[in-house]
Amino acid sequence: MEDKKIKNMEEFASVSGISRPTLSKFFNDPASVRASTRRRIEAALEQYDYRPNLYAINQNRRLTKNIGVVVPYLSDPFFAEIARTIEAHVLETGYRPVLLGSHGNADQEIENLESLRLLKPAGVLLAPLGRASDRNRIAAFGQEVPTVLFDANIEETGAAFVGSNNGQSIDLIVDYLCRTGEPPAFFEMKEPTNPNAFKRRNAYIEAMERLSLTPHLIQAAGEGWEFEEIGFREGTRVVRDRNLPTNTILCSNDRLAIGFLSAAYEAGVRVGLGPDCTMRVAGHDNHPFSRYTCPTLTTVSQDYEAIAQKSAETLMALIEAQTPPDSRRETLFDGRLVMRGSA
Amino acid sequence: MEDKKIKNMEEFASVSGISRPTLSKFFNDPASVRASTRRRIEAALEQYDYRPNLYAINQNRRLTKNIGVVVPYLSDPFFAEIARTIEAHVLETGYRPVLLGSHGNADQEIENLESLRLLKPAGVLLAPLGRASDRNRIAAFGQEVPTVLFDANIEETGAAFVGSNNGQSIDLIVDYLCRTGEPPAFFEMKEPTNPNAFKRRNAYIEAMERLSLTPHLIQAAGEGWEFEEIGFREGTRVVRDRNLPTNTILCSNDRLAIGFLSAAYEAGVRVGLGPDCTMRVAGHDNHPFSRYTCPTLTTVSQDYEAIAQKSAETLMALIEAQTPPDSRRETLFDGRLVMRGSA
DNA sequence: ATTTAAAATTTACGCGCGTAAAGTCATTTC
DNA sequence: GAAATGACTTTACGCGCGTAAATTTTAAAT
Repeated sequence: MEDKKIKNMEEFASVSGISRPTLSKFFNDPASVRASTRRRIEAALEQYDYRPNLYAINQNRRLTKNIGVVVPYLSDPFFAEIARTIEAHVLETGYRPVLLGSHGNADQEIENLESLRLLKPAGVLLAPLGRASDRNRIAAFGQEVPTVLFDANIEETGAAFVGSNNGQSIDLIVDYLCRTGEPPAFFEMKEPTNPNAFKRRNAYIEAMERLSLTPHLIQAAGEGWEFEEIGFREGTRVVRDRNLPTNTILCSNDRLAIGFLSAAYEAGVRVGLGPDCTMRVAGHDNHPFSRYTCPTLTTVSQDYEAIAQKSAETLMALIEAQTPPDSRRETLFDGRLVMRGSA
Repeated sequence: MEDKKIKNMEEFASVSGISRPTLSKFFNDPASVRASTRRRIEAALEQYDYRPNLYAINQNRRLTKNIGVVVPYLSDPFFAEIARTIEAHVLETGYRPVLLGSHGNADQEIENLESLRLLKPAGVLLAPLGRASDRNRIAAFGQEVPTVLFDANIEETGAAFVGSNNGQSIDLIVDYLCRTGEPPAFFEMKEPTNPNAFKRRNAYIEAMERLSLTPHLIQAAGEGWEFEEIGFREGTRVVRDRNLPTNTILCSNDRLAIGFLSAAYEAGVRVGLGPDCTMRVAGHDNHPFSRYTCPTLTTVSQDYEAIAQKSAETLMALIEAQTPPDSRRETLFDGRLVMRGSA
């Protein structure tokens, strides 16, 4: 087909016999022109290789069809997975997702937002780093660009938040663990980078107290995003010392649990439900790799799909409304218990 | 500082007392103006909040400062890691990386290239899917845009290729395994998606024959990119049937090995070097999670850093030369043996 | 066949910046 | 101090498309 290259819309107008303003309308929304002319244009598009110049288009629009998607760490399969799902939902709505990772770095996070601002995006879906984030600058960005936060909440920032109901999910797993064995100790980082970690800690304590049990926190030192390494290090210590009031460990997230399980294995401690097992370990998130740990990891699944869909949906509504929302809305999705071999 | 918003370069010219063409030169290359005027501009930039409009800039350039980076699967920590490293190198050279994942899908891969073409990138770094890739269209793209392939090679396509020396790395691990125990069988997918898999298979066969040993292939059925799942499924079968001529398994890549190890654990087969172990397993790639398998995975590390740096470097040279290279160059980096607990 | 509303065309301007040409100014060289 | 070189300013055009206004065509409704 593709007979010859067309340089610009003017040229395409002359070869297709359609006026340029009509073509412009067509490319902005094919449904906005009469069905018969639409067919004529589409026929011409099959003959000639033409696509409108992206930069010329966006220069004249106040807002583009770009949607920024920022996650704290692209190498983390959890975020990679959720980014991928969000990407698909954004594409469905006819927008162009621009995916950026913050590499666990607050400066990079701000740079990503700055870089997005130049793209004049219609909106941004942002999963903030959490504690390390420059909250003021993120809030300022949220004032200028329609922004929906997901995964990690920052109060009063952005137009909405979509995430997991950590209270419910921790309740769920604590109840399960208590029902089926000894009550769990809670294994976490001493200074978590992520606000969800704080919520989970508090939810654990409340859940235990509700059951008239004494909460027990195991707090690992360590900075950064090498959670497996931290879980491994602290897990090795815990297993060696053997001074726990319980044989059951609930990890604040699956990546810590993966490291912990590795440590237990190395130390020769059998984890799981079998008769020769001396310890139970559970996680949180249903990390893509939690199916392949040894033993397979019992955990609470976050509803990736729902979070992705709702975030995208909320942002779209925000964009189409063209007006800041009356009030900031927070949506939380319940977790689902995933019973596997480790607890 | 940031007194007031400046609308465009014209306005910034009047408030800063510098002519617009000079400003234009400055923003394209700060070193291209006299040091004294450069200081004046930079001083003005601290007072006024102005950044050139990205779209207007790129509309008038034949090529932009964008560098496309395409990987087959962003959720795979291996590619996430290498993408991240490449991204950093691209940024260093003053270009803007645009990261796209193909989701294991050939159509998506082509769409990514199409989408990049609209961005008028200065060059593209592409890790193709492999067997599934539409080789013709990728080759055609390589004719139009300076393109360097990495990780997976496609003959005659793109201006250069940078990857791992699978021959050397498989030799290395086969030698090691033979030196320290029974010679390995090779565990792989029957119809690999990735050309490296074929190279590794052949390298294994050659290495075995060189040692006057009989190669033994275990080929798992299965499509797609769920390598752990395939490794788990086939691993379960292998362990159950117990009709192997050897107790040592060399997996074509770490993700298969991760699934295999999980299967062995579930089946109660001890893997490793200890006296109670009945099997050895090795992998290839030094996948970020191979440190946390049970037992930890002995593998061959690909030189991520070297591949990333060399790819970026090669592309930059290509871009600056502004002329298609005299001949296509292939660069292969040696692997490094990583001895851990599994073999 | 006539009216009418919707859609397409013609014409024209603007977006913000790259860039070329000619002229002016500052800095270096002898 | 004059000449020469380089840096800057002024002026002006073009990039490809969005979009507004006025006009004409088309298709549907009476």
